[in-house]
Amino acid sequence: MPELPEVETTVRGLAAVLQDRQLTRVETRREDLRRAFPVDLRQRLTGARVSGLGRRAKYGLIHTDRGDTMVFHLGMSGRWRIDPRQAEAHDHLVLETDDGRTLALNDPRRFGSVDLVPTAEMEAWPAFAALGPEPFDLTAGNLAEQLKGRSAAIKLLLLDQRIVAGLGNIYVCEALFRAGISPLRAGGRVSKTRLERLVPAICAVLDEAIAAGGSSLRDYARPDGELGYFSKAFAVYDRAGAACACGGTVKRIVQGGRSTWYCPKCQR
DNA sequence: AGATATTCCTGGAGGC
DNA sequence: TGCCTCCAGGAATATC
Repeated sequence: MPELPEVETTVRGLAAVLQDRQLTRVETRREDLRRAFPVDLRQRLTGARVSGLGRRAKYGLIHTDRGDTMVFHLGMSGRWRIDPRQAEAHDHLVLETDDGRTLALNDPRRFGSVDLVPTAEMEAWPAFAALGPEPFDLTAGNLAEQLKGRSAAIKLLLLDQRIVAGLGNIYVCEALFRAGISPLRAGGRVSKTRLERLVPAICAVLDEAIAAGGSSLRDYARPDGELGYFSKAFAVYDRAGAACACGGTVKRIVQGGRSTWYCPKCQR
């Protein structure tokens, strides 16, 4: 499922094809994903040149020389296919470049989104204005401030994009494991010492996942079709019953209706 | 206000 | 083998 490392991997793959290229053809195979595409999406993108790419939280950014940024979210099953041999079911948006490359945004579950935002006003765009800091900009002090007085479980708070932006279920589970923090602990009751372990643990797990090309679960593949292999490095995610290095056993619980995996022995 | 539940959607897995 | 149910998950929305 695309979280920050998968989006980062995707954007890097797209940049290799799109940077400085003109979009010569923009085809929409339907008019919406999670919500409607901008009505003038094709008109505003066709003929535009890609001036840069980027990422904010789990959103991918494609900037154009017309002052627009195409903001895409991969939801849970979205991926970009580069130079597909043939059209596939769920290819919802297809871009062609002036040097003959093709990109298809494929998203079976259609939880993703595509928006066009004026680049200059991007920070004020509602979905972005509400986001917390990027994990790499997070400090233990800032996190402590956000968590102060909160009684909700730390696991759920780390999934809240307003507190820190870009984490999903996989990397929250893995980061809490690395920091030795119980996912059940109330956010406001995680000690400063542990927060000072948690922030580097988050960054490390994300860095390692990006270096590995993301995690390949059922839905995720890199734009070039290669599979990320970080999933082989999971310590706890989807590993109920596995032995932990501490001698404990990985346990699966449900929090906020979603699975959490952790080691009750070494995560406190 | 803060916490929790529900909704969107498809495909894969597992049970029988 | 086929049919059924369950489950995965991001983020907006609704409901306590």
